[in-house]
Amino acid sequence: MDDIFKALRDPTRRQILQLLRNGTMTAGEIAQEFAMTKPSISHHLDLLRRADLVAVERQGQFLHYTLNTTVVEDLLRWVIDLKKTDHEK
Amino acid sequence: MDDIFKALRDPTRRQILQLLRNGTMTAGEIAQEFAMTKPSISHHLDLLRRADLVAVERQGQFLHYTLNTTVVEDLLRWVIDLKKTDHEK
DNA sequence: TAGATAATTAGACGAATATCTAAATAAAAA
DNA sequence: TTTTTATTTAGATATTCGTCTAATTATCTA
Repeated sequence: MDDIFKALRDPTRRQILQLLRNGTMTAGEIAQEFAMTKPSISHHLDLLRRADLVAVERQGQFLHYTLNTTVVEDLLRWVIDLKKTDHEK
Repeated sequence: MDDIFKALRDPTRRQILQLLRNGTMTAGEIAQEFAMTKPSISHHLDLLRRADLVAVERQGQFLHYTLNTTVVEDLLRWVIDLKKTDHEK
């Protein structure tokens, strides 16, 4: 859970996740959406990958990034759990 | 949203929120649960308050902290939204 | 009013973080 | 095989962050 919240701390990374809702994007396509260098975006993608929030697959020279909805659901459960008392659990 | 994720980045703060699921606690009661000085806990409570994740009310010498479920629901919506494509929105 | 209790604020310090430029790696194209 | 394109890795730097001790504020009680 810690890696997930670490990844979500940064606004750029949250925006990347939102971009990926509509499907896979290459690192370059993602970078194009931000006023930031490619190495910086690459670093953000690395943190998202470490948190398993995105999956990456190489296709030729391109690295395709995809949102990992399984982990989003883990997060969803964590938040829902926050609304439950211990008694309810 | 940024203040919320900033607040949730730290494991101690996430634990404080989980403690507060079962009801209001004073700063002292919260601090007792952690192997950390009171000023440190006070600082964490301040960040949670700034994110509006907790509400605070003074009763005499004591400051009572409560989980703000409204903001938890804002967070919940954010996460749910992450599973939707732009088309679905 | 003086002392005790609850909690915060102030200031310091080391560790973590976000960003950049320059260099390296991987694959495609010429 | 040389060059180009896509992307990451390395290293540097300024800023943010978590924690501590010491001092301060607020309230209660003797």
